[in-house]
Amino acid sequence: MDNMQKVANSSCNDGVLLRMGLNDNKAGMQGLDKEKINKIIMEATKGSRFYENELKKDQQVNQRIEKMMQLKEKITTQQLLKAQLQVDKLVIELEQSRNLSSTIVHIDMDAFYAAVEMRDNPELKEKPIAVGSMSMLSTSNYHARRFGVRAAMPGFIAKRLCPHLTIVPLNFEKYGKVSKEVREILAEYDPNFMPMGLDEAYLNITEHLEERLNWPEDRRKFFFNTENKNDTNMCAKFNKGEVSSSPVLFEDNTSLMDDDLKQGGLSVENSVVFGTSAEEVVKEIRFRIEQKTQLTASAGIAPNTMLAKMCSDRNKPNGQYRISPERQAVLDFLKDLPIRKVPGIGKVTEKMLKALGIVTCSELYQQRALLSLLFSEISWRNFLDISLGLGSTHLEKDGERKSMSTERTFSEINTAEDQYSLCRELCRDLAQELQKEGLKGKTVTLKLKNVNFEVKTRASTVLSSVSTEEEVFAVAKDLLATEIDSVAPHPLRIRLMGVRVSGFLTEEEKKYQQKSITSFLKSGKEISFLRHQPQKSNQEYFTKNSEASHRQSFFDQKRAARQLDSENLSPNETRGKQPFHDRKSSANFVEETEEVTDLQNSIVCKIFTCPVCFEEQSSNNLEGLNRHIDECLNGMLVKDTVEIFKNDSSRESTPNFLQFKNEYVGECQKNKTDQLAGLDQSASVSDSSTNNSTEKFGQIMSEKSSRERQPSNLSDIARNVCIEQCLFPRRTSQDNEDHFDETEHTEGTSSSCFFEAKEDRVLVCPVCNSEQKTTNLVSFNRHVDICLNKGLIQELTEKNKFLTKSYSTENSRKPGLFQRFS
DNA sequence: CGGATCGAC
DNA sequence: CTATGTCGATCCG
Repeated sequence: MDNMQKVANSSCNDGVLLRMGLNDNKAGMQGLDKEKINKIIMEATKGSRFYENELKKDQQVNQRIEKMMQLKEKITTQQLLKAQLQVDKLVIELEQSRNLSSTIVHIDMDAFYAAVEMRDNPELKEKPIAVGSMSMLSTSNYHARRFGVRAAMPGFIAKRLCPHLTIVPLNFEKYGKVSKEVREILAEYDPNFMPMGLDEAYLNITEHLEERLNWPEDRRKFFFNTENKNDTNMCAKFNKGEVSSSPVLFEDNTSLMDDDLKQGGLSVENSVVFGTSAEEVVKEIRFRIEQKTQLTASAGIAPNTMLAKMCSDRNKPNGQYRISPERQAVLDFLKDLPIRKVPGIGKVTEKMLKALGIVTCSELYQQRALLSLLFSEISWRNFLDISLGLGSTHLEKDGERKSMSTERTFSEINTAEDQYSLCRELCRDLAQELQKEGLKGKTVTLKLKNVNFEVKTRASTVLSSVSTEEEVFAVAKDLLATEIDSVAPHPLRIRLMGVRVSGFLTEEEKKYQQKSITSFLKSGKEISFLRHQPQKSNQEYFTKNSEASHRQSFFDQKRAARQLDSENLSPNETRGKQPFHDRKSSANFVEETEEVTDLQNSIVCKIFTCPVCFEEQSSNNLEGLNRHIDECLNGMLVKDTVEIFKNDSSRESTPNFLQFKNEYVGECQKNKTDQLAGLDQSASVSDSSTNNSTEKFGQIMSEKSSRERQPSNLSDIARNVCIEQCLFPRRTSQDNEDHFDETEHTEGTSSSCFFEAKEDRVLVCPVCNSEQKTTNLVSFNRHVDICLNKGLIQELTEKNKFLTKSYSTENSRKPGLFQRFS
């Protein structure tokens, strides 16, 4: 699906509006320019509750950024150097494990829903159309996009942008059918291909490519579909590259496939033969999709899924792109690529990174040390993977489902009565789905969005798994009651309600569950006896509701007004988007709920001795007790951890932490300054905030090196610089002020090219102070790392054996220890 | 564990 | 009038 937010413009401080519209607008064609689009969106938006909420969210993001920047200010040079050391060690490992041997393909149907609708209704061709409703659009065709009409935009705003816009209602049944047709083709190339929604899929064609080499030509030969209404001339024209058989998705009908086919496929009359390369395979796939469905697809070919996905975006629509399986090709592709194009980097992350002066993937790489100090381990490692172009090289089948939910948006509901019956309906729908898959979960989550678009979730975990309507509702109802009470005496004014069940039992969990303290306590028979709980204060609503029970259920009433929701899908794609069914009216509402309430109140109450702190704990239920025990356990851990950190930081501030002796520095720096002179200064568009720090960093470094004579620091920098050069030989902009720009361009592909030592040298280990003879910096770095780890483990052993154990059994790297300074 | 947030389709 | 629905992941308290 095309994604309107992808190109979201966050270059402005008040990006709230810009985010909602526009992007690449081709001049000259009919349509609107950026400015007009934003103006119209602004007018339609300004003052709305929705907009106010957007502003609020934006403020929150800004606060996050502010916090991050404060954290950044506190980072010392030493911390940064240390981080650099750690991160670069990881870089080497990652680089060594780089796997370019797989061929992954990402297939992405062009403007899928819109294309299907155009195919099936010729009147829509040539017109700007969008698929969805007045309140939300799923996608638009390329014609409509010129007016700024995009996916995830409400229809009424789209109409203002493009008054002639035709809005076609969603028809999932149809899309599902087409999707199935496409999947049939894909399965021939990779039986284990991974569909991502209706219009996208990943394939691993590595095996297919091997087999294909031995295929006879006629197995790679495909015929034009002459049955298509586009007449028999079509294939002739197609072969000449004159026309595309696809519906007109875009005016400048650039059917790349035609060109591709002319070059690649050997075409004879009404058939085409495809070659054996990856490109040819993908052309073949796209050709077959188009022949079968009259729809075009774009594709990306690369050594891993992340790259393949980004490739499919490159020549969209109706095009393909390949990154050849070479390290340098990968890095070239990434060099100037905006991070926003990377799957997983969204609006918020983009903005945060931008605050650090990071816009492209190469900048992401350059700032790796800083990022490792500002972000969680998971985040910065992900950033590192991205900037190195690493991703999954195989398609793992998606595991067990983790949750199931259903939610609905409606016009304001503010009476408790309606809210409860709505909640029950949601639970009923959800229970039905749960039972279809035979799932039971322990956690029920209620989601509410009030009329100001503020979203709240409230969850409750119960001891025994739930799956029936009554079981789920029993939990959800209490959560809802609490929320209603919390705003009393005002009514709860909501526009959305949702119910989710999670915490399913998997095989893994069952084992784990047995050992867990929860089940330990649960299994102890002697500790539980029943106790009755006072009724919730919202009970009156249930009795009141019985009067209304002769009426139709809430959604039965609303249903007529909302015909649009009546689509459904094949079970495979549905996942909760079930059609509405006729419901029994909730005649037995009261009895049901009371029954369940009783069930809920079978709760234990006793005094326990906490096995951790040995204090007596009186608790209404086991959950409370368990929570206490958990907190106790956590408390101990936290205390210990804090001590370790204290210790670590004291060691960290040891003077002369990094005392490397080597002349390598001089070389690198000289080259750097040389090159800096030749740099195009105009290219260095700079965020003042970011370069402040790098500038400062540079100052500190030069101060240190001149005053304290610590060439070691420089050597470190030099080393890092060398890595950068290797990865991104020609940096384009940013950070020129740091005076440590790239020097030479190294061609090699193996990671050993990072530090090509020219002669033996003796370096002093900054940890153990011993002299280390070394031929290259890699082995020296390894020594330093081992030293660091040794030291840490020793300290830990003294401090806390428990921690040390888990610590040393992990892999030898502990990046986490360095990144956080409490 | 619970709640909020992000990101993808 | 009129700003989705569903799911997984992550972070923080």
